[in-house]
Amino acid sequence: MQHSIRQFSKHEGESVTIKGWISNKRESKTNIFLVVRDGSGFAQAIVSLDDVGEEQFESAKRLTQESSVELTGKVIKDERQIGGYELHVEKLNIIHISKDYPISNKAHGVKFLADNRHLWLRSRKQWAIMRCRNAIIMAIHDFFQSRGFVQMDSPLLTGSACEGTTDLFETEFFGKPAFLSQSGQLYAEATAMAMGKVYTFGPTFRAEKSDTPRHLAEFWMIEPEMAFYNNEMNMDLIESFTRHVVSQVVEKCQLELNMLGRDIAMLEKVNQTFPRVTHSEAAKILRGEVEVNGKNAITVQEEDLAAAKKAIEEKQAKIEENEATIKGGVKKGKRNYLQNQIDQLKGEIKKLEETCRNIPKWIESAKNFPDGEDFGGSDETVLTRVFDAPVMVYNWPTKIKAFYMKEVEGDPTHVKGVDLLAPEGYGEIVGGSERETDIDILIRKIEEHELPQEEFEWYLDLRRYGSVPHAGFGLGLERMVRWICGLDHMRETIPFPRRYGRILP
RNA sequence: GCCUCCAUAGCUCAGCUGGUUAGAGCGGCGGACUGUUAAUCCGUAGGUCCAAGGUUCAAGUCCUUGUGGGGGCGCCA
Repeated sequence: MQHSIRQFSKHEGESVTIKGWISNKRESKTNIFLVVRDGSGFAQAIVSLDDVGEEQFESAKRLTQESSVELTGKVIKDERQIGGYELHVEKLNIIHISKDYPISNKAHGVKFLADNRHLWLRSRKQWAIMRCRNAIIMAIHDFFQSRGFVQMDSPLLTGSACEGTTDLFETEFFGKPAFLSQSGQLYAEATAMAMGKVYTFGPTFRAEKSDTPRHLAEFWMIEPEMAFYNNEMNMDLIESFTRHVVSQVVEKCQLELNMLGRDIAMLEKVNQTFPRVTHSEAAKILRGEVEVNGKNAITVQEEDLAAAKKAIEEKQAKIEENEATIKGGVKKGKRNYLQNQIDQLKGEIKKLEETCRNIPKWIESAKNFPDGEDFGGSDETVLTRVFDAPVMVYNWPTKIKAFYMKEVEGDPTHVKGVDLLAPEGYGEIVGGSERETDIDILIRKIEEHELPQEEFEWYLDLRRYGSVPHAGFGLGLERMVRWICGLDHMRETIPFPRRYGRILP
């Protein structure tokens, strides 16, 4: 019977058979250590000459990285191993010998890895990310399903730009122009009026030429929409939703988060009330006019800059020290070791120098942030650095938000929108609002945004027939994955990223 | 679209103010080693230094243009 590595803990001492691939191999005269992966996990398997005999031992020597095998052996507890168990092989059957697998266990550049994405997914880090992504997806469904939400899919092909703001991918629908959907939001409002509480879960397409760590051209968005909800209820839901998803991943993906080196203590900070600030309060915090928990946004950046400069000096000193040691004359092995350390330090310095070039620009942008404008990418980073927990920014300037957002009572210059900004500089992961219910205001807004009203007649019908207060939000799945996994870039958050300049593989 | 950094072996990178025959690690191959954790050690093969033009006695190194890439910003979510 075939078993999975994930289930090893339930089969301690038993003989099991697994099928998988070799992710690494170490050899000595009488033992061969294989790191095997079967999709469910990674485990070390030991092929010992005494256990398998000469013939099988020799064939095990032929195994290369990513060769496929069937292994039968005993599950033994060993605290030193990744999953806590290892396999003492009794029988080995080679399925296929891999030749010249391109991805080694050493560092690679992002271009090379992206070109080899179809193979890169086999690597430990990518495996761990995809497991977390899966857990996040499950937690999202679980959260909504257990609260009576109905999943209602929105169309992927649309006849016009839903919100009229973004660049869309154009395609063709039986001879007529059509677009790939940039949002399911308006359709979710319609289905919420039918089902009460709904959520969409589907792909979304944006044709902007955005080349940043926060953007993909194709990504997955979750858009809950609730009838009889105002923005306060919306914010409460966003908070408990985020807490639920993060907690589920922390609980179910300990091994994976560990492999990613994620600081779980940072994630557990979702177990506190999320700070809520208005857009204009956030602007003051950003400019350093108001402090949060004794932290000044500008000062924090200046400290980061000073720390980076200091780190460069320390690494520089270490390089000089190594160079002096080498010059003094050492054995070859030692010399290479020191030289490699120098090369690594040089790489780290390059990254730090980039940081030193960027932070002053960020500080400049934050200090001069004008009231009533949208935050830039760096502004979000600077702002969230002063908070531990995710922050909700609400009551946004009307002119920078979509036409359907409800105006704040008595203040038409602001709307009841809310963005959730993740901590540690990961930026916006959720954007939501209470929707406008008054048909006259909505028609006026459609005109102001120069949108074709005839295309929105069906949407206006939602206000003609039993218009009710309602609210909802949109979550970018990959942004959530990026934050929870602690990744530098969104390109690692989805199996096959589609972004500006990348359609293969 | 703008700013900035970069392009050297299959991969990751050194190569200073131009100067004989361009280096290391990983990976490959051969060998050593009784449990290794990106194992280690010894040996070995592997290069049109992104392209085109220019400066110079001499260019991987300097200049111009192009192409490709990283980081930041913008657009945007």
